[in-house]
Amino acid sequence: MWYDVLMKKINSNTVGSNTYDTIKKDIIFGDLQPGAKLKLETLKKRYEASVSTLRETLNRLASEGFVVAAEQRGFFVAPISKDDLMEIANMRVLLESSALKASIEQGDTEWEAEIVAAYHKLKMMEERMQSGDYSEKEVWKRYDWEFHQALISACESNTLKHLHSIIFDKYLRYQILTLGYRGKPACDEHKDMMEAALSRDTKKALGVLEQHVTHCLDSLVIDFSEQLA
Amino acid sequence: MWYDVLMKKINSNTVGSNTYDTIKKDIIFGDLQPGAKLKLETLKKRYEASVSTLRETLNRLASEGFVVAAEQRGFFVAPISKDDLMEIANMRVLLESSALKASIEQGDTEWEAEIVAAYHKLKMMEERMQSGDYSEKEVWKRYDWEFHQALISACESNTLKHLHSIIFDKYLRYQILTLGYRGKPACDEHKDMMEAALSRDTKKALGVLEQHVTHCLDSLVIDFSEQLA
DNA sequence: AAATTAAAAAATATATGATATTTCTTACTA
DNA sequence: TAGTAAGAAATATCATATATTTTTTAATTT
Repeated sequence: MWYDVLMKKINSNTVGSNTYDTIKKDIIFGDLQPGAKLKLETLKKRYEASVSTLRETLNRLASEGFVVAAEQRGFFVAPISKDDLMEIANMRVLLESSALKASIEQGDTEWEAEIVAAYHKLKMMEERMQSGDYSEKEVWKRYDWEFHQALISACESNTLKHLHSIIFDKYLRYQILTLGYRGKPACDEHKDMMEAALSRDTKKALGVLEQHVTHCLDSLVIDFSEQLA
Repeated sequence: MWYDVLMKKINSNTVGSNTYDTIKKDIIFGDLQPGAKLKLETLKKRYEASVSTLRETLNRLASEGFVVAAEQRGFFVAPISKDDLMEIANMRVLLESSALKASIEQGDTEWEAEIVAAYHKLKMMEERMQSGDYSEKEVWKRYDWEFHQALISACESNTLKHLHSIIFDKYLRYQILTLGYRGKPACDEHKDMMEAALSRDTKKALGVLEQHVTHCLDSLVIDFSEQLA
């Protein structure tokens, strides 16, 4: 039937991959608190999956560092700390810079178009945020992710893109947890980054990227310290 | 009793972590061929673990990229390819350079001593290899790993060290698969790297490291092409 | 003979219940 | 207050059972 493909896609979403996606999302978006104990029985009810499936999921997430597996003592949501945040930020700069450089060198017109499109969506959302409408924070974050994604999409290393995506998500968790929105500066940086990328100015693009993350990190760290106080 | 600690350690090795270690080792050392189907029933006999435990293990390994999980079709040993090898090599340079730089900046005398010790062991083994004795390839590889490990051990980022260790293992798999030993040049590079690190010559150390990996990559790629021919 | 299709067999994904151990609580004792 | 012993809770592991999916084999059609 005409919707075969669609059905296929829906069916192929196994219970396992669903719980994986959901739990990961819940960790990133703070619905599961940092450090929280992940008791199998509790998760079973919450995510409607069996212990076997849950354990597989938790093992995957532990491998990626969103969950900590304590031998014989079960699973916990990965804790947060200032040190970890800084490590993650540095790692993001390292990976994203490398990917961006490769991307700028190899990107074609299609790549440019993707960036422009992603930037447009992000900009719309950022303008909404600046006018005080914080209602769609999740969508904003998705557009932010898609924009950075687009910038490095012409990088040919899957290894690099994969590691970057994990680190990006970890960084995202800190951003969500501290709720901060940097407003116009961040928006300007996005614009500068796009323009530098499109004009193939690698040096400038990398500079702005580093600045972008560093600035963001600063405000995160401040929020973070306040939270602990 | 005096061996309490030892017992503790043995006991704490759960079935899960054992099968994880063993399967990972078997993949890296080529006892499980690239691309091979990992059938649960077969693995059950080979590793003496239940399906649940095995699936947890395979999910972890899939997360790290040593195994590929094909939805509804089971697990396979990660395939190898020239492209992948090059990606891994580049990633190793990226991560190890960054870690080495940090390490050189922060390492203390203890760190220096570790390097000297690790180098000594590696050198002994390399001399044996050069005189034609290839019998202890595994030990040699462990010493190589420990040496590079020692060099970056003063880097404070756990995130970085963790990612590096995974990439290093993947690179190691290619080295083992192609069986190559580069002899004196590689040995000299190790020496240069140590000396540069001890004299805190970051620039030189990074240069040698990059050269070291690049040279190794070249010989791997050649072997690799021959294998496919 | 090549391509389809149908039926049968194998393997996976998921769930459940059982057991041995380990960890965590709680109440008791010194 | 510290230490500990009994009991409860939770984990790690395994064996089994079922529904789906994939793969293989056999049969049929073009």
